[in-house]
Amino acid sequence: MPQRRNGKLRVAAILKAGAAVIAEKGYEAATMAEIAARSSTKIGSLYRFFPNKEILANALIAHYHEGVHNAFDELDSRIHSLSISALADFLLDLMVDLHKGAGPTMKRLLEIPEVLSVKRGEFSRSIHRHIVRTLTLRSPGLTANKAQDMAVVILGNMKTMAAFSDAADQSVRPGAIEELREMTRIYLKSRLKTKPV
Amino acid sequence: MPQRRNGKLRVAAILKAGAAVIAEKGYEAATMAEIAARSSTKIGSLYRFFPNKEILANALIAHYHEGVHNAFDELDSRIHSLSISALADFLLDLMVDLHKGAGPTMKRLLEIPEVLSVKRGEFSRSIHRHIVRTLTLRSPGLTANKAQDMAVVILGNMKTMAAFSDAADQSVRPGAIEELREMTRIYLKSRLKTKPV
Amino acid sequence: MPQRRNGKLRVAAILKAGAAVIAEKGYEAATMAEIAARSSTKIGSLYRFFPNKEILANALIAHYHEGVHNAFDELDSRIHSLSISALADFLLDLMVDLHKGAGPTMKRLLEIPEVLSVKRGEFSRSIHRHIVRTLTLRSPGLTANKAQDMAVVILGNMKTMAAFSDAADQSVRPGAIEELREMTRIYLKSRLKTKPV
Amino acid sequence: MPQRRNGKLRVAAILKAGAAVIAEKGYEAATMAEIAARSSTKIGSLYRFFPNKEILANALIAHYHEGVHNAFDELDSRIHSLSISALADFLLDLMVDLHKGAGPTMKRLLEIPEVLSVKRGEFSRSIHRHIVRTLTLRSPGLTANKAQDMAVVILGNMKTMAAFSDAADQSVRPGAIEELREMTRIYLKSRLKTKPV
DNA sequence: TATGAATGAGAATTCATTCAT
DNA sequence: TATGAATGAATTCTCATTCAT
Repeated sequence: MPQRRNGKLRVAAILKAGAAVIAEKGYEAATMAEIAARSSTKIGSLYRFFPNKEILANALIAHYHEGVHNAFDELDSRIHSLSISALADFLLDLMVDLHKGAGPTMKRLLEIPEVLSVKRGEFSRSIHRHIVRTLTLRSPGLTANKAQDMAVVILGNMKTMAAFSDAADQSVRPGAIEELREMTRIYLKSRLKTKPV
Repeated sequence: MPQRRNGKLRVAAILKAGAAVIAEKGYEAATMAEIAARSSTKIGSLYRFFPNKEILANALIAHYHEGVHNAFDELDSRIHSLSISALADFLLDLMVDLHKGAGPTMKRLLEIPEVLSVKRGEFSRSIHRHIVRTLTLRSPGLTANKAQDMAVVILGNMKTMAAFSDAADQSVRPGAIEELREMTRIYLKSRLKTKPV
Repeated sequence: MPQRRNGKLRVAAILKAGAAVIAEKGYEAATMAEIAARSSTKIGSLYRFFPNKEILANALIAHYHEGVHNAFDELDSRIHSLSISALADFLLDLMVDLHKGAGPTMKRLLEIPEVLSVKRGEFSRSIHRHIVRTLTLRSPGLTANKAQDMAVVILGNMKTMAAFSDAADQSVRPGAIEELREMTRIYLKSRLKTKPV
Repeated sequence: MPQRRNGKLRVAAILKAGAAVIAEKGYEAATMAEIAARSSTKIGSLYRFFPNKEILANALIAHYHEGVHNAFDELDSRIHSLSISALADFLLDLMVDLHKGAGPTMKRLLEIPEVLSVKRGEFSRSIHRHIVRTLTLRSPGLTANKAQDMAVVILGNMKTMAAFSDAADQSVRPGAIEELREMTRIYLKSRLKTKPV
């Protein structure tokens, strides 16, 4: 909505602050006042750009959504040149990369009871669809059902990886991350027989 | 704390209502007033037994904690008679069973920002420790580090399974659950060579 | 009201605990529950002896009242053998002694807005009457009005001394206490010409 | 904090109402709701300017603090032209004047258990420091210790005078006030020999 | 009689959102 | 347009007091 350079910077600052506050306290506990303060925005102005808290959350989700989209597009463009192991790694790393920029914000956002907003559930579904497409691209022989089911499991692994990336959870040692990668590789290998040409 | 029959019934009712409300709305959005109403308890009485919301949450966690303890004790007592596949299934089922009794309450509880209460983090750590013990019992040859890392991954799978059990998430079809089981079996087999006699 | 030894001990314990809690937190902030706990009394029993908080406060006041009565009775019996300085000292010490047993409880009790209980104001008035009587005994020539006014001032000094006795207020060095004594002596000397025979 | 005229008026009204309510009922018994009502402020607005009850109390204290500061500055500027009697009167009147504007609010405020807020103790200490400075200005020959001790006693008298000013305490007749003045004069004369030139 | 439990009116405080200047 | 102020429903938590067993 903002058209001048100033407005765009403001929106970016608000989004960043919103992500930070929600990451720290969760959606419920995050207050519009704090988001305003952290982005050096006056509360009145914040509401000019984001008429309510949910719209702000949705904007955040859309923002990550876009990042995920782009990452999958890139993945799909290179799908035939990747080994299965590399594919597994790419998927898990995608989540880690997302977290580097987003912190645990997305995770918090995904925790909000579905009731609050249909939009949120769509995020998981969207990633799921992407995985299905990627798997099918890679192994055209997969049945639709099989691809769906596998995608659910892979999405689960991606979320687990995301959880590992939480700085707060320092109990997770590098070895565990490697084990998760390895499990995903083994799993994919057992399911995707066809090799890229 | 309750000493008379009446008080014990009350506490049980509160715990049950608390689990239900938190499951539905999440910890933050759950209100003490609603928990009181659903357990036909006056707000003052609720606070007599649970001086604040966090203590109630902790009591709930402790409650599940106990269930987990018992389940693992049973598992360990039968560990040498189980195949690796059966072990994998047991672990994932454990989470599903827990959810049958607990609903998604525990998941919601685990979503609360760590900062709010050390207790919560302990829950995950406790399950982790149990898995490590179980793995080591089953394959005494495992190094401590390896067992730790594996346990983290298995815990991740258990949480994923728990997420699947959420009634809300109806997108998860039986096939996906079976895939998750299978991935866990494959993974464990690749790691635990030794077979039970 | 208690007739058996047990009951008397209980009442004494409650009174002691009540004095302590009120001293620490003030009348408003003192809770019956804490008073019960500190005196190892069950809340139900506490209310058996003291049907409400105000009655407990009044009992405390009456208790100190009695101490003051006795102290003045002793003072009056020796009034003719005391120098003016000794009289001044006796009055101020009386307050300190009271504080040794009572801590700042009485002070807190006297702080309660008059509205809450007429009883409280009576305490000050009672001491005031005692001082008037003592002064008149010592100097029969004093007019009633003069004695009344002087007593008010002396009572003020006694209260100041009581404030000094508060352990919390450690900023009050011995020198200040001596100054207060001296001021009171000088004042009394300037007012009570007649010497005891 | 208020920046617009409207906000400043509001804050002033809140402070006034707060002083009145606290004066009437004491700090503990004063409710934010009543303060809001009396200042025709909605509770949310009250909390916008004073995030909690203690901050409001502190603001009140700071307000009186300032009045005391100014009064002492004026006193000190005239110190060499005042007789000892006039000095004594000035100090006691200062308290009465303060009470005219403040009602017994300050007294109530000073009654709050020290623990609740360090700020409160500072008020007494600040007046004490002022008195020390004034005494030393008047009689440069006083040792630091002597001045400190005398100031404590004078502060006690000032507080007593403040107590007399309480409308509630109607038992205090004019004669008593005069006695208190006289005692203070006699005391100061006995301590401050040097006369102003 | 002793005592654990029940009660519920209030109190403090929060926050998303709207408005007036 | 920018922003400080207003709003008020909702929430957590407290406590004196009463009862039932």
